[in-house]
Amino acid sequence: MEHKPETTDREISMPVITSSVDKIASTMMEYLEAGRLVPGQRLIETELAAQFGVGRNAIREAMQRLAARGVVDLSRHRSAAIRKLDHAELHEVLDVAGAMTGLAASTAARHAHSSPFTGEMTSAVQLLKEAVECQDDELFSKARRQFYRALLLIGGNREIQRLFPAIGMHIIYSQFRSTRMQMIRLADYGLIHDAIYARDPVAAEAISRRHVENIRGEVGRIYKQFSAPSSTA
Amino acid sequence: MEHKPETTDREISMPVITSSVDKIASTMMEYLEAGRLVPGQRLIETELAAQFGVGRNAIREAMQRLAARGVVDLSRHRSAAIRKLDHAELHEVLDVAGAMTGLAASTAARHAHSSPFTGEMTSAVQLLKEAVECQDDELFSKARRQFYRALLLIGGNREIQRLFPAIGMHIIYSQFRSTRMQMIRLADYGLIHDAIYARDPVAAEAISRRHVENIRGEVGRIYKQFSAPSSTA
DNA sequence: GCTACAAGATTGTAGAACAATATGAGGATG
DNA sequence: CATCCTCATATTGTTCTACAATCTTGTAGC
Repeated sequence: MEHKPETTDREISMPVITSSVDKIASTMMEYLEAGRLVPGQRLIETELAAQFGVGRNAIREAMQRLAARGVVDLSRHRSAAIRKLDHAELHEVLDVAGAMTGLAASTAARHAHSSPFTGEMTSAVQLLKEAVECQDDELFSKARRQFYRALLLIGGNREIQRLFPAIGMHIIYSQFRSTRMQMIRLADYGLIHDAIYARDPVAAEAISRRHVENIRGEVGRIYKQFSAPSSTA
Repeated sequence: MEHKPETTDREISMPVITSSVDKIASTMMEYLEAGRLVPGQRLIETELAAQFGVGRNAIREAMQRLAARGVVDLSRHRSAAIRKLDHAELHEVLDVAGAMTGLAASTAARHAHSSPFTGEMTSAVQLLKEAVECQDDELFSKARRQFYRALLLIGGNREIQRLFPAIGMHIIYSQFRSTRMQMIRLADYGLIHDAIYARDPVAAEAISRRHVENIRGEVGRIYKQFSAPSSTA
């Protein structure tokens, strides 16, 4: 409990030097989250290079990274494209997300007693609540990210930290946004938070898996609305 | 139900055109498996470029991919290095492997009834047995890869197919080889195979998780042998 | 409307060039 | 002898150019 000014990378001026590839990749992720990139959209290397003011090299390296994160699809001699999930793949991603989120939560519950990041999760839940009250979508997104960051940090498992962001949830997040979804998250994250604070790995895992199923239900509902009458072979 | 001649990519002569990056990445994976690359080893871009007869570009893209697969570590202005797992991270990887292998196996069990790839798994188990009898390590590796390929194909979950190879097991495989390990695999893979054929997802998951724990036990045993007397803080 | 072909756009790849940074060798100092 | 500092060197970070390979699209002809 030292009184450092919160080393949580909370807006340090600008001493953080990042490579071009880092900047490109994270900016693209932001664009996706902001809806500025949509699934299926093609990404022309020269365009991006000009846009970011970097060489085509850097763009190509960034694409490799984004592909690993499940954000873009690469195929030879074709432009990279923002990944698009068909109905089946949507559920496949959610299957993986259920297992991994469950693992992350149970791991966090087992390590909550000795982690300096539990406060981070509490404040994330608090922010989430405020965001819903103020209907501030951007704040909500930020709080959601903070929640997951805290979840992974508390667990401390570096392999989960590495692989969790590679699950194709980014695409789902970007494609299915609704008030109901926010309400589901608000409620579920609160429960997950409590289970972790209670240091109950079994409950934490169960609630996390149920949360993903709740998301699945809501996604399915939205999906039907949009592609209901057309014959979905 | 057409009678195509098994599109299972079973050794088509060589019409498969792959990009430089593909070739580099898969060759590096082979080198790792063969012990020609060892954890901690540094990889100089210009050297590799000369070795592979390609530009530095291609090497850098390949490194990004290998980093995503958990095979190399990248850090700014330092050579890429084959990933090295400390004791804690070893267990962290195994935790993830347990969950994901369990998911993969239960998924496969649920889809075994309609998959054209079940024979692939049976033959992998058969090959495994032969490899142990003949003490042919290379054949064993090949059979192991075939087993996992079949496991993922039967399940059909593309997200698992994408993420499973990104788990840091490659490093563990390369670092801990023993006859006991092979015996564990031979026995466990047989059981997993049977559970999948019995279309029993629960059993398949349980056995898969137990298998990973068996690996953990054996790895721990080997680990101790090598770093027993030194004070492992 | 459809096919075939040609033109254009885009990616795949190598290489040169230089800046930024890490590494290690050697020397100075205590 | 140990430690710290400095500097030369190796290596990566990055952009640019160039051209081949391939996909895509538009157009002409049927």
